[in-house]
Amino acid sequence: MKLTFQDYISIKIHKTDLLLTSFIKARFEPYNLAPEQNLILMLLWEHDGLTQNQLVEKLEKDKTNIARMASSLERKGFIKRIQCPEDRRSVRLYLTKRGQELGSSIIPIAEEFNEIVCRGISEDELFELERLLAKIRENVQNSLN
Amino acid sequence: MKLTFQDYISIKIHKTDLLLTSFIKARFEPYNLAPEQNLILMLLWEHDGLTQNQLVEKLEKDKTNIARMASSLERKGFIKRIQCPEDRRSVRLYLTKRGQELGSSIIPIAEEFNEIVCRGISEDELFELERLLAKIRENVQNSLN
DNA sequence: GCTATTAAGTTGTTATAGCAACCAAAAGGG
DNA sequence: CCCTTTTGGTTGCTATAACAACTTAATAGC
Repeated sequence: MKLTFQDYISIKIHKTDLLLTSFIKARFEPYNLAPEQNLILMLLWEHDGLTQNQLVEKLEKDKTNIARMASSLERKGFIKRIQCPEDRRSVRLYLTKRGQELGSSIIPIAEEFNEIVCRGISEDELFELERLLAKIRENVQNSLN
Repeated sequence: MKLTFQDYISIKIHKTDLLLTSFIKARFEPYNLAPEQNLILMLLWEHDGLTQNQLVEKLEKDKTNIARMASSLERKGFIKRIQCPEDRRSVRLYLTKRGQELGSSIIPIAEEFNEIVCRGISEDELFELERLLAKIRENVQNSLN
């Protein structure tokens, strides 16, 4: 039995990720909200007025990506970006009324999404899946050194 | 125990995918080869002269992505794109000498990459991981209807 | 207090991904 | 044989991701 690159676990993870992303993207589409930008709103709904840098740390994303997502969220009218008076390098993100209201529509969709994804998968299986993904990340990170 | 969106399995799959992608990207960097473009070359090394449309089917990617990756591979001098005489709509991709030679450097890296990723994971665990990922894809696809 | 370093954001570039609209060639139906 | 439909590719646009280079503001060392 020949193992082609198509069988590589990394390819399967990638394809799964793409499918998940396009699925949630379609669900959010009616609200003019992109999936990753949603993560920023999720954090702002919990705690309004975070700086971009705080979002970089919480979401573990590149600062350039956060900046562009924030800029897009502002263009769409979901947030306002205000320069922080205590540290004028920083920018704080504040929800607009529209941004606040969006939560009541989006959060149920996110929860339903997670429910659909996990359907028919037991707690133990889910833990095992998470454990194996963590093992893979660990393998990669170890070989970076 | 509160479940925040950060705990969603989809987020963990996404982060794992990003880490895998950036890892293999760094490995291929010295050869001026991007990870997804590598998949096209992998198929051409097995069977030179495939059309873009055949690659679309084999890689299950959008035709626009294949077209742009092919165009990039041509700019980099790894392939030539030749209009198919039998069907003048089609474009066949042919490896250049450089493209052919690249295989002997790249294939071992891809195999080592897979070995690193799977390190410390048993056959059974790997199957279980693949099974659960397939289950998730199935869940998503079922709810698309 | 001045200078060197660090930190927060921005801009530019490349790669990936997906959608819509389009063009040209091929295939089908009468 | 002509007209309609389908098919293979391209172009344009948006979103995500990562890296490099840059600006400005804050901080540290002296």
